[in-house]
Amino acid sequence: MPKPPRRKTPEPPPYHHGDLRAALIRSAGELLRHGGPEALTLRAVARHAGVSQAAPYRHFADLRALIGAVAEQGFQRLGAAMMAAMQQGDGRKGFKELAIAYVAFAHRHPAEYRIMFGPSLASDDDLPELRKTSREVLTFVQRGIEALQQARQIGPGNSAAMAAASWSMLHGLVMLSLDGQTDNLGLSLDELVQESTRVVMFGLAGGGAAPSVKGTER
Amino acid sequence: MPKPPRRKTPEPPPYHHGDLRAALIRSAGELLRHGGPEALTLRAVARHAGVSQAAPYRHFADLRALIGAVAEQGFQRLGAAMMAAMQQGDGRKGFKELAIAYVAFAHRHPAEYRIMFGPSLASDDDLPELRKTSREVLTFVQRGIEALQQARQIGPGNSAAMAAASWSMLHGLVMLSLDGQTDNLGLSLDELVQESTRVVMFGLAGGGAAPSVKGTER
DNA sequence: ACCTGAACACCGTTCAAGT
DNA sequence: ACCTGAACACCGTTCAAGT
Repeated sequence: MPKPPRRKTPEPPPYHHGDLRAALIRSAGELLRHGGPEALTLRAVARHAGVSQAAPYRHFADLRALIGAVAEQGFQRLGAAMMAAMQQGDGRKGFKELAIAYVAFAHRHPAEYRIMFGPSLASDDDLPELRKTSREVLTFVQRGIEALQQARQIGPGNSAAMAAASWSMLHGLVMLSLDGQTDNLGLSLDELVQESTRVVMFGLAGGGAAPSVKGTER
Repeated sequence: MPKPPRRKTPEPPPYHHGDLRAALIRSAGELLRHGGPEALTLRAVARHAGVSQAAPYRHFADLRALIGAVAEQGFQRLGAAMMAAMQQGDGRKGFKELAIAYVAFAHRHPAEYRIMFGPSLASDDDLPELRKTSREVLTFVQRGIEALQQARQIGPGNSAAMAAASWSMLHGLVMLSLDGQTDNLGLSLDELVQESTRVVMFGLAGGGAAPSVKGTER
């Protein structure tokens, strides 16, 4: 096989093998898609990529680090989908599209979504990249809130608290529907998304987030 | 050791061993509490209960069935906590207490809560008991909604859809907070619960769930 | 600088065999 | 009727050794 012309590349060049790290992440994604979260094992990923079981340890400290990389990619894609959706309209319309896009992403990539919020990554203090990327999701929601505030479609108030409530609604709806907990209710997923979005937007409009709150006896 | 006096018992008598099934569920709960969801393995449970690794298979078809039994117990306890909370007040007060109790339960038993909604039980079509018990959670929320409607604190509307939205909010908030996604926001969990409950109650009051909805282009 | 082979300590699950 | 011991096919992870 002919060697490719080797020009001086400014980017860090691929590994001798041909960027095994990226190949492993790709393999992980495929296993996830076809076999769900349980199928994502380090040995299976190595097999799928055609390397020995020990090879991944050159690129990832352990299984959790690989899962973290997959999740990070997922958060990036989710963020991109949210951003694109928000740009489809102003204020209320943008917020609604954001919600629809969020739920659609999760239902299009259920295993990936589960990994992103799975117990193995529950405390990601040791994966700062992932933590930063996942935090951007909240930022996107917060932007949607602030757009609503600027359009005077909801009142002023703590936009971070409002964003947390909105994200909770979306994440909860996604999880419960993926778990089948909303089946047999006589309601389609679309209807549930609409109702949830309606509740959140009306709820945000009424009152206003209290900046300081008396503790609810825990 | 003296044999206990063996009187005729009307209930189905414990197993020869002394109700290993219950002992296994108890052991599973303890492993969960001390080691999290990852620690819940069939072999570890057997060891903890002092039986051979194969013994659990006399009582559970597989690991999933044991997890299902643990989850079922969790849903029962959660349901009881929700019911008790609702009785602490009418309408709005009851609903608020319900929300507080829900989040408190999850944060008091984080590993158990995760198991209840974990991927291994995601489709529980084959565990009808669990499915029924978990469905009761939605029913409790729905009762809270209907109490609000009867007290005219929210308008009429599809109470199932409203319950699904409320549960989504609670479940989402629990999951995100357990995952640490609401840390460093300058907001305590109590504040987030208050804000979320406020949003939901205001949101339910405004408008009304449409019984039939045009599809949101999926 | 990157990868392999072999090993260790774990899993879930099955099955003959024990009492 | 209930439990054990041994086995099989998997795991994650480590480490000397190869190129």
